[in-house]
Amino acid sequence: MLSAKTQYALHALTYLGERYGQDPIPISRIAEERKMPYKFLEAILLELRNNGILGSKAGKSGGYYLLKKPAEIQLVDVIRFVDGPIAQLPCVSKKFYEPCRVCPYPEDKCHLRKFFIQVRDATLNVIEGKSLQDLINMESGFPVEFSI
Amino acid sequence: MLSAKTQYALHALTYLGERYGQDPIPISRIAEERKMPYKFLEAILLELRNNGILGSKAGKSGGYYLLKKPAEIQLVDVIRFVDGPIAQLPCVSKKFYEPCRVCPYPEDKCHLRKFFIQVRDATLNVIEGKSLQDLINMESGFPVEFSI
DNA sequence: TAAATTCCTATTAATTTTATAGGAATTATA
DNA sequence: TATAATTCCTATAAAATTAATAGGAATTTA
Repeated sequence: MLSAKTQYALHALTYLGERYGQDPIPISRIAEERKMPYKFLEAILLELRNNGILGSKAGKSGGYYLLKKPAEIQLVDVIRFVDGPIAQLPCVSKKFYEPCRVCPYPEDKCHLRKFFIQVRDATLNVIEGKSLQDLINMESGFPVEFSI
Repeated sequence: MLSAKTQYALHALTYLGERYGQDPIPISRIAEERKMPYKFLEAILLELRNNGILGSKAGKSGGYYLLKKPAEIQLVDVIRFVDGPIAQLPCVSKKFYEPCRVCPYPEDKCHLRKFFIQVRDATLNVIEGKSLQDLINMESGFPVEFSI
């Protein structure tokens, strides 16, 4: 399951994406309108900023904003950054690979590994290539439009 | 990511599946051969037994065994039982549905919900219909054979 | 009756997740 | 230039979940 943190991040990014091009938006506004704990959201947005996903402006009338158009922000990047691996097993992760701590097999003989490679690929097939704009478009119930 | 518990469960079931039809196999043997903490494995197998996935025999020369043929044990059932929901969001789960605790939207308007329904379905397409026997067959690198 | 096992409940330890606190730095504008 | 509104940053705490252990009762075989 996605962590609350990841859900907050995605909701906040959607909020900013729907207002792309406007003045910077303060944390307080997002936190109030989307019912998130202020300080937790602050930490999340700061991380996203320090990772190059968001821009910010300090001081009065400051706030956060998207550095790129919503159509250019890949959901898979956001999810990986906030939540970590897409895969179900470390040994099968493309971006966070490590050997499974509890696996009794040599990696290339492991039945679980082969199985969860398939699961990972199915998941990636849905997620990869989808942008924040795609997510925003989904909200209204329109047919999904892809960003590429 | 799958919990260590789930990985242990799947490895243990595979161990039993590969020995289907033999005498009951004691926890100690599985724990040693598959490098799992004895007491943790004991708790896991007990749960699986109490949920009708495993049978057991107490006392000397007792142990655990599969109640059904490996081809009749659905992986999706095991995973759900040990690990919980397949879905990434509670509001999208088929078997463990609940409203998302942190969601600011009415459910039918939520962009995340629509997106993660697609992810869930892609995952289920791979997992559903796969049996323990399919998992066992994967180990050797043979082409996957489906149980139905 | 002894040995080997499961059965069961309780407890502890470790890790991860979800926050909160508090103040420094920055910026707009009155 | 003072004030208010904001981000920036580090540290800490609280809560929840996961991983594991303890210990003894009950069962079964031989």
